[in-house]
Parts: sequence; structure tokens; C-alpha cells
Amino acid sequence: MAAAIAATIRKVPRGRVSTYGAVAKAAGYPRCSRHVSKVLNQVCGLPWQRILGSGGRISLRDEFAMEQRFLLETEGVRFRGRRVDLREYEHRFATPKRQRARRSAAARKSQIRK
DNA sequence: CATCTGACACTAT
DNA sequence: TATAGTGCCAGAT
Repeated sequence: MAAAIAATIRKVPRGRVSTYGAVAKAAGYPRCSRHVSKVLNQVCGLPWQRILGSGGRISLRDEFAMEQRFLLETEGVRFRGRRVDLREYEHRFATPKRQRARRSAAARKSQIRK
């Protein structure tokens, strides 16, 4: 799985970005956004700067966030304040086909919520 | 095998 | 819109 995630991340072309959730989903693990972060942190050789939080937010510490932002701008990605225009830069992964048990996440949730 | 952890996502304030 | 709290999954320890 870690490999799948890493591979997915590697698919993001230069000048493009993606989000943890999107990567996780594309890799076939819809709810494992957190693992994406772990993979990024452990696996070397990944375009980590192209992975952002939901909505294009940077979840890194200021120093690293600055670094990431710099790198991305170098690749041609423009920032809108503290965020990135995902509308334009979010990379669209090919159909994963592995659409894993998306179960009734919503159902389960609503059951708990109300 | 049991617990802790993580660069998150999502909802409610 | 920004901040805080809660849920989640699988890898590491």
C-alpha cells in the first residue's frame, strides 16, 4: 500500500499538485489520507512538495511550508495567499479501478452524528 | 498482539 | 473564513 501511494505520488507531473485525500483515493485507499503523509515522510525520492492538504492548504510547519511553496512556485504553481488554486493545478489521476469499499461511510457517519 | 502515531479530512463553531 | 474537535487506516514500535 505504501508502495501504491508512493507510486501515485510519483505520477504527479511537474507543475501540478495533489492532495493527501486525492492521492490516497487514487491509490485505492480513500480514507488513508494520513498514510500519505507518512509515506511522504519516510519514502525518499518523492515530489513531496506537490502534495498539499485539502483545498490546497499547506499543512507543514512554516519553515517547511515556505520551502514547499518556493519549490512549487519554481515549478510554475501559483499561490492564492496560503493556498494553491487546485482548480487549475490539481492533478487528475487515471481511474484507479480499485475503488475500494467505499462502504457506507456516509451512512455510518450519519448514524453516529444523529 | 496491543498501542501509538501521523505533512489529514470533514463538520461544527 | 479560520480554528477546534473527532474520526480513520495501516504502518511502526
